[in-house]
Amino acid sequence: MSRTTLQQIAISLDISVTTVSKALRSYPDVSKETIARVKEEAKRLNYKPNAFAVNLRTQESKTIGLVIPEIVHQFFSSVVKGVIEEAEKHGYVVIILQTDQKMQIEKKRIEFLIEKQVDGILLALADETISYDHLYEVKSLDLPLVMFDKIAKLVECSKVIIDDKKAGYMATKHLIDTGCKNIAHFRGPMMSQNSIDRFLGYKKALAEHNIVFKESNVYSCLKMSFEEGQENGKKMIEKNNGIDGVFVNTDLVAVGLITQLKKMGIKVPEEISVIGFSNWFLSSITTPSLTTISQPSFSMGQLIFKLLLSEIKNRKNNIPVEFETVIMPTELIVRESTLAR
Amino acid sequence: MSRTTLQQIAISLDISVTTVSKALRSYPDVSKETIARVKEEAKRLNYKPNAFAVNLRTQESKTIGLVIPEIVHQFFSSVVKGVIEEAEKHGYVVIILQTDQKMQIEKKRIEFLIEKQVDGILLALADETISYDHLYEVKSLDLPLVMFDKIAKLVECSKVIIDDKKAGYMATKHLIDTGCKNIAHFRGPMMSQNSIDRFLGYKKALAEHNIVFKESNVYSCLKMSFEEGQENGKKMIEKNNGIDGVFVNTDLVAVGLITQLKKMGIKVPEEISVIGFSNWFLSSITTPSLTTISQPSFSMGQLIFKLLLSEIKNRKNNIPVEFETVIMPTELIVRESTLAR
DNA sequence: CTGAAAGCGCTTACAG
DNA sequence: CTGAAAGCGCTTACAG
Repeated sequence: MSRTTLQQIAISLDISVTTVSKALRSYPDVSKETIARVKEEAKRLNYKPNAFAVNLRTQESKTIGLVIPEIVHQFFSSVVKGVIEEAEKHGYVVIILQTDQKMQIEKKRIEFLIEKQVDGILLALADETISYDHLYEVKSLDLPLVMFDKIAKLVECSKVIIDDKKAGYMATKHLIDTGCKNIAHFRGPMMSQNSIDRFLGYKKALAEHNIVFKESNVYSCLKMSFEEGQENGKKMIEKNNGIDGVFVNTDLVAVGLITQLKKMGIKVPEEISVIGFSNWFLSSITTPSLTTISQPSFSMGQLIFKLLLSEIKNRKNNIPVEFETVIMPTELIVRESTLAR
Repeated sequence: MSRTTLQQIAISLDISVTTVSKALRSYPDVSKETIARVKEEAKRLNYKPNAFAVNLRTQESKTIGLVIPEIVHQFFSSVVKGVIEEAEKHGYVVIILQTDQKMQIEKKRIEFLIEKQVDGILLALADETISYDHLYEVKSLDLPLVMFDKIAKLVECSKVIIDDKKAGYMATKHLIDTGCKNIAHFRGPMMSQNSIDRFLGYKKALAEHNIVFKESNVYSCLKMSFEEGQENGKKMIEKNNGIDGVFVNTDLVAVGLITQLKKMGIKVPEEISVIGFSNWFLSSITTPSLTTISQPSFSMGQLIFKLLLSEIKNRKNNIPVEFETVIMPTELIVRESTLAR
């Protein structure tokens, strides 16, 4: 059973392919009667336009690319969901590709999307990406690009991010406000801009409250794993330097830390308060539940698609494109792991 | 800057488009010298084939559709990862669509993929799907289809599943083997075949060990949420009928149950053993960590793509297609929430 | 209001 | 070994 074509409808109705094509899209210069006849026949023959032919003719694919470091991660899978849902509404298809945080793979993925002739690209940079040639290529092809979460400040395009520094500040300030005097920070990888900014927020909050920053109170979590939370928690306690609050770069590590503290007989939040980051689902179901900073993900997915779509449309209509940078709000979610003392 | 076409290369080298086309794909009937010249020129001009034209000509899209109930779910996002990685290796693109467990949405998504002319479809059925017209349409179009996780037994196609009944049996038997005498079951939705099969496995294990099945020991979790684990746990304890082990349909609910039991002062596993299902990431980091049944997800994603690809290729080469049903292994993961008594 | 013709960029059967 | 021609299925500028 092969697909119905415009030609078949034309023959069956004894009119031209041109008229059929126009009638199906309700062109005003086709008579109402013809439109009705054509549509009926199309329905009867279960006509579906050949997408390839349409693409070739219109030079549009109605497809966009979404490049992320890793899909099996609640933040990204939720962004993906937001993008897909929004794209569906507008008849767009989304190609999802992963980079595993590697620059070389990111370059390959971008090349691939260019070859596939997507109408635009959504990108969260890999941590290890340090040169932007592939992004300049995208720009030189006049291909709309929107970056999110991990962005390259130097590349001119629309961007959607959160203010990590402010959020890190907010988290640390919450510890200070609830009476912590000696606050540690479990930070993420050195290369990650998000980690750097959260760390800067931490330092800023300390400085503003006249608490001396000590390098020895900062612990690095390169993989941001549960185990690193445990290991660094152990190290921290063994130093025995009176920590009473910890701001952790991400929830998973925070849960590892709490597990370790419980194991060592230290009470959370009575002896040590812990605040995480991201508001992963798991943070609401641990014991104690985790105070954290929530960051938008689903709505970020929706927003980046909308920005990309408007850029696609503007370009098509030769309206000058203006790039914008949107900073989405983060929120303090107070749960059981921090306590006013 | 517009894209280079075959024609441009042909003009620049003063040979025909035909030869350029063949040379780029190293046809044996083109001279080595010409091949070299053409490839060099193509590189110099940064030639990339126009995917639409190729699609239109070859009637292949090198694109497949993947339809799942919900992406923000560890099992499915991990399947997605497996599919994408495998597809990338073979130059295929994956369109991911969600159904939210609704039959009507599933039908729409399948229609959409047919219109987009994907080369094949991977599908995990929505729980609420009860008629299969849309799948018969796929088959009538000779479009390769592979179902996984949630399948329709009546539809003829390749299938990849786990043996939920056997796995439910295994879980329950583990409780029996470790000394539980009075075992409850928290089951999933009535409509879900997976839930039904796990429940049947539970009953079978009881029967085989001469333990009387009691309807009153079965609790339904329609949404399979953390909260339902808590609520049903409360009900169960209030009944006060000496339950000493619970097989829970999925890990998240099991964690809810354990949280509730702890809250009520009941020790897990000393007083009540709990076993979950799926081996979600969170089950390894709770306190106590959760004994569970692991099911393949990443490797399931790889496998379903491979099956689909071989079907696509066989059809193309007119090799008769043989459907197969693969049952992937599940495994008992013993952790702290169950205990030999 | 209708339709003939050109063309999007490629691949392939065929002729030489 | 090379190339002219047809054609995949559509859309659009143009003529009538």
